[in-house]
Parts: sequence; structure tokens; C-alpha cells
Amino acid sequence: MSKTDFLADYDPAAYPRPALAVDLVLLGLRDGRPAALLLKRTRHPHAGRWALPGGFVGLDETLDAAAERVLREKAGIAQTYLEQLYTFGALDRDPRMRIVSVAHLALLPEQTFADALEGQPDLMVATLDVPWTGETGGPISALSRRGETLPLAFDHADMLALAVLRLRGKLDYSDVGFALLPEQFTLRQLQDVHEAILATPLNKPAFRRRMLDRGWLAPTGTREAGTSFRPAELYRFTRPR
Amino acid sequence: MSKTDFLADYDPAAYPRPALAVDLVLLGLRDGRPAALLLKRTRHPHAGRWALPGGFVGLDETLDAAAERVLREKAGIAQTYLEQLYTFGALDRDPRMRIVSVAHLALLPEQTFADALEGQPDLMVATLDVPWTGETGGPISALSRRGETLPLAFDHADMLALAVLRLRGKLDYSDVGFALLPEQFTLRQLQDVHEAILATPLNKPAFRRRMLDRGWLAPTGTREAGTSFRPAELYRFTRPR
DNA sequence: TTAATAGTGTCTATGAGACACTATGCA
DNA sequence: TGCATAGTGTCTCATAGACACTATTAA
Repeated sequence: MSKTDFLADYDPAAYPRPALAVDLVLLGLRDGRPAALLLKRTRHPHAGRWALPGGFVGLDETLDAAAERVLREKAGIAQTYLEQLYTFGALDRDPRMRIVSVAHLALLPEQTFADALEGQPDLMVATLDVPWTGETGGPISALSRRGETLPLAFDHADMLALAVLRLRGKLDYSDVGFALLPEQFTLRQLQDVHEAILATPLNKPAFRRRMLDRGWLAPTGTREAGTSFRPAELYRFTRPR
Repeated sequence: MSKTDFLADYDPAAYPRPALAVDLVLLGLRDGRPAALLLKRTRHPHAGRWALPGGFVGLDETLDAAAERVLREKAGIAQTYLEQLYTFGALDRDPRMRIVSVAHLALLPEQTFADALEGQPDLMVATLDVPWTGETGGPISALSRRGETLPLAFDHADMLALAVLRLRGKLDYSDVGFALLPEQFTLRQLQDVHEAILATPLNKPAFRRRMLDRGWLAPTGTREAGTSFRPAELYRFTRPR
């Protein structure tokens, strides 16, 4: 061990540190496709490009708390599903200075997504086009409502891709899917969520069997309203065990 | 947005930052069980407890580079499978100061594991007992060779548990299992690795079928030596496509 | 020749996809 | 009464577990 390393080991307070930030992928569904909320950068660097909402981590703040603060301050969202994704630490990810960023995934039900968009005029919806290839950083595209490709700032394209891929991976065996639904929902809505995330059609009887056999769904006894045909049963998610 | 937030947003260099570290779970197999390499702490805090090898992240160092440096300096290992696990940011995880740590998982084949243990006298083997319950921080036990429970420093028990659970989750559908084997290995050795990580016996014909059908295994044409019975075919891992 | 494990053939159980069917509420 | 979707019965197919069997090498 060199003398420098020893000193750094002994008194790291004496050495300069990277800055630490959190960035949030605010993910929802829009027209049957995954979509994220982005902010347009007005200043250097990457002015004019689109970025994930983020912020620096305070000395007296956990990572979760920092993520929740960003969620509150930049999107006006009080509470939702939040999960740590991955920590990005490339040397040149921000040209101003060394910033390490802990990417998080927030899942927004349709209403929360719409409310945030309505309440914060700076936010923009980007539809995400995530191909099936690639493990961590496939060539994701963020599209505006008009279908234009939005240029993304920093390494935020990687974060967006990772968010969707992580969600895909967990969807089958975990309960994350319910975080994108309102409290009461039909089996068709649940299937729509899965199909949107997986970007593939699913078999109806098999899907229903799997979900019902899992024991996470409690029928509410009520039915959806406002259809011009047979209304479907409404279910509620009940935590396993 | 408050004035303070605005300033922090604009000039984070002016505000104190958490220190940033990496910690490494050096995982191998020992007598058919997962095992990790630990260092005994000699100083405050947690003196006398056992800790994962770790170090601070330099300003000019990526997270991967910091992890590789720790691997080299503290375990004498030049190269092995390395993966980021999770970032731990609780406020009180280190009583000296605020330290956020990016936990990593390093997988060591038996020989590398033994070499590190031999070359670095400070390192201790701990057999890991990871129950099947719990998603992130089950009640893991680290046991010395004599079967005594080793007291762990900081939140390192959580990191150890997470490492094994992550590995369990990925073992089936990814190629991580091969990182714990030498370049040439028998199907029995591969099955032993899977059984040790999953902590459950597996069906031999089914396991062989699955592995061979996957197309990741190339027979070398040679056979293992030194057995007193029929020697098994040696295989090599060939990256898919 | 025997011991001990490598390696395989085949039956069964399980779960998913396919597809057609019945059920039901509203216009 | 008919439409459109909810919801189901059942066949087939793919895959994993069980179990017994054959193959092969060294001592």
C-alpha cells in the first residue's frame, strides 16, 4: 500500500471527494407504452437536452430521502413506489465536475403521472422505445408526443434503459406491476400493464390463471363502471401472506 | 424551491459532501458452501469485528476502478468477475462521518480464493449461512472454520446477504455460475456450484439437459484426471453467440 | 471383477399457449 | 336482441423431476 493510499485510508476527510447525486426515472404508462417525465435543461452543460429530475445528496440525508425530496420538489409527488437502480460513476459523466449519481426508479400510476404533468409545466412526457436487445444500455429512444426523438442529457439514456429492463426482469416474479395501477383494477388492466412493460402480447387465460393462482388478488365484489358492454370485476392487490 | 435548494443546485461544490467508498464481497465456495473473505478491524469503530475489504473512491477513479484497486491491494487479486450490487447510504452506517458505500460482488474461483487467503494473512474465511427467507437483508451468519459466529462490522451483514441473494437470483438465467469455476470443469462441478449457491440439491438429468441445451458448454475432448473411477468429460464455457 | 461415479432413456407432473366456447351487461 | 368484452374448459406442447438403467474407468 502506498503512502498516499494509507493516508486516504486513515483520513479521507483530507482528500477531495466526488459529489453525490440522485437521478430519478419517473416511469408511467401512456397509450400502452412506457413513458417517463423529463426536464429540459436550460443551462450548460447539455443545454436544450432532456434530463431526468435529480439533485445532490445532502450530508444529513439518506439516498432514499434525497430521492423522495427530488420526487416532491421536481414532480410534486408525495408518495409512490421508489427503488434504487444502479450507481453511475464514469469520470466524464458531467463536464463541470466529478459527480457520482445513484439512479432510482419511481413507478407512477396513471393518475399520479397525469397529475405531475399537469402540476409541473416544466415536465415533458417522453414515450420510451426499448428494444429487447442489450442488458444494461440498449439503444433506447425517448420520443415526444409528436414522435420526435428527444436528445437526452448526460448518461440519462442508460438510466432510462436500465429502468425499463429492470422492471421487465422483476415483473413476472414480484409485485411491482401493481405500483402502476390504481388501488382497484380489472384483470384486463393488469394484463395491459404487463404487455406494455414487456412489449409483447400475452395469452389471456394463462395470464389470468397465473395471477389468480398467485393469491395476490382479492376481488372487491364491485365492477368497473362506464363501459358499454359487460363490466369486469374489480380486484385489489393484497400483499402475499 | 427554497433559496438553499437553489444554491445547492447551482453550486454544490460549496456544500459539504458525503464521503464515497466501495466495499467488496469476495465470494467463493468452501466445502460446498458459499464463503467470503473478511478482514478483522483493529481500530475504532467496530474494533475486533469483521469487515469487508473496502476503500474510498478517488476523485479520478471510477467505481469499477476503485473496486479493482481494493481487490488488488487488499486481496492481491488481479482480475475476476466484478459486479456492482447496491449503494448503502444510511446516515449512521459509520459513526466517524457520513460515508456512502457502493457494495460490489467479486466471484472467486476456488484457486483464486485459496491464493488470496494464502497470500494475504490478514484475510479470514467466513462460511455464509443464508436462509431462504428475506429479500435483501435476511439474518445471515458468518461462521469461522470452527463454526463460531463472527461479529460483522457496519452494515456488512446486509451486504453479504444481498450478495448471496443476488447471485441466487441470477444463477439460473445468466452465466455468473461459471465465474466460480476454473476454465475447464465437469458438469458435476457446475452442478455443485449451483447447489452450493442455491442451498438445495438439484436433479442430475434435468440439470445436465438444461445446461447442455443452453449451448454455453463446449466439450474439450479431455477428461478429468486423478479419479479412482470413471473420469468425467471436461467442458469449457463459451459465451453465447 | 468390482467399486464408484459418469451419463442416458423414459415416464410423469406441471404449467403455459392456443383456441373455442359460454356468460353477461348495456344500448 | 345483438354487440362487445368478460371469463372459462380443454387440448396440446414444452420443460422439469423422478427413477432406473447402462457405460466406463481405475484399482
